[in-house]
Amino acid sequence: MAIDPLRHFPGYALRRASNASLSDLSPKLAELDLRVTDASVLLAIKHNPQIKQTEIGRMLSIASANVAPIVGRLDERGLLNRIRVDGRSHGLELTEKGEELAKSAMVIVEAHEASLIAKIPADMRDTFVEILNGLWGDDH
Amino acid sequence: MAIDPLRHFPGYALRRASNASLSDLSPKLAELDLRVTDASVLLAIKHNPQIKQTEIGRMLSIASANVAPIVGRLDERGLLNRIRVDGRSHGLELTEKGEELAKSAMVIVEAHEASLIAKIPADMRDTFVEILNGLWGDDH
DNA sequence: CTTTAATTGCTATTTTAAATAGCTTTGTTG
DNA sequence: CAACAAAGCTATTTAAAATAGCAATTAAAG
Repeated sequence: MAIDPLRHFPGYALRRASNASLSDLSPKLAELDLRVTDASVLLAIKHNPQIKQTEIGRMLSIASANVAPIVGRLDERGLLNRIRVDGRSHGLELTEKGEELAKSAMVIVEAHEASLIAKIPADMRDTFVEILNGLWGDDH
Repeated sequence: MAIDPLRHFPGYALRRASNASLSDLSPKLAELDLRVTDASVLLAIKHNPQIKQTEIGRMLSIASANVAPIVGRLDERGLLNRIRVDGRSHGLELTEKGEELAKSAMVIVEAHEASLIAKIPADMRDTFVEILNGLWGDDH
């Protein structure tokens, strides 16, 4: 096989691993008619009732212009309620239907993550995730 | 700050770290008028003269339909030559200009990777990359 | 108190990566 | 030689992000 000159670089390996992980997860969530980003927003709301769209964007590093259509789609499907906080912002919370879908999504995500975790040496798992989390942004 | 319910999952952390890394690298390579994927193809050719497009696709997990326009763009810029191997395939190799651009790209990539590596505990660096490389595909 | 600035949410568009469907030409093999 | 696989390609679509810009509301500063 040909030589991959970038293979020993963490950033490159990161991208390859992330892509592989996504293309495994994506079709599974599609069974619930959820995109990967939709699911992360759904779960963000589940765990943070009354969260505002701006906060979702900040937390997930999604520009607010891109949060709008995602939340809009979830709203159209009756998965969440927007509760007016003041003139310009709403607190979001899941409906019953949203809670159920979030639960199903979480089952899928957990199964996916479990199969990833299985590939990491047991004594390295926590460290590995900590390193990963140390790599994105100095904002946390 | 709000609670990110996915933070402890490796797959999720992977995506966040990969995205952060990409949005750091991407504008740097744009200074050479290269997209991230273009650069990885350019470097693949540099290190594997006479490589065929199919092999590039296999190596980088890019569908051949998506390799075509990338190589086409590099060709248009005079960065590579297609050397006919048989009726249906060409071996690719960089021109002088391509070699120079590849060298510049490599400088950028290495600087980018160095700043990533700096965030990984020194004694974990090799292990970290090995684990990452173990996560994508059982095809290597 | 009023002008200014920042916040929130939004529309519309564009870029990039990747996926999908389908095609032609050329080799290879039974 | 017929059937199939390999190689390269076009065109289209989906998804995530980025970008530009706007309207309404609230907060801050003079």
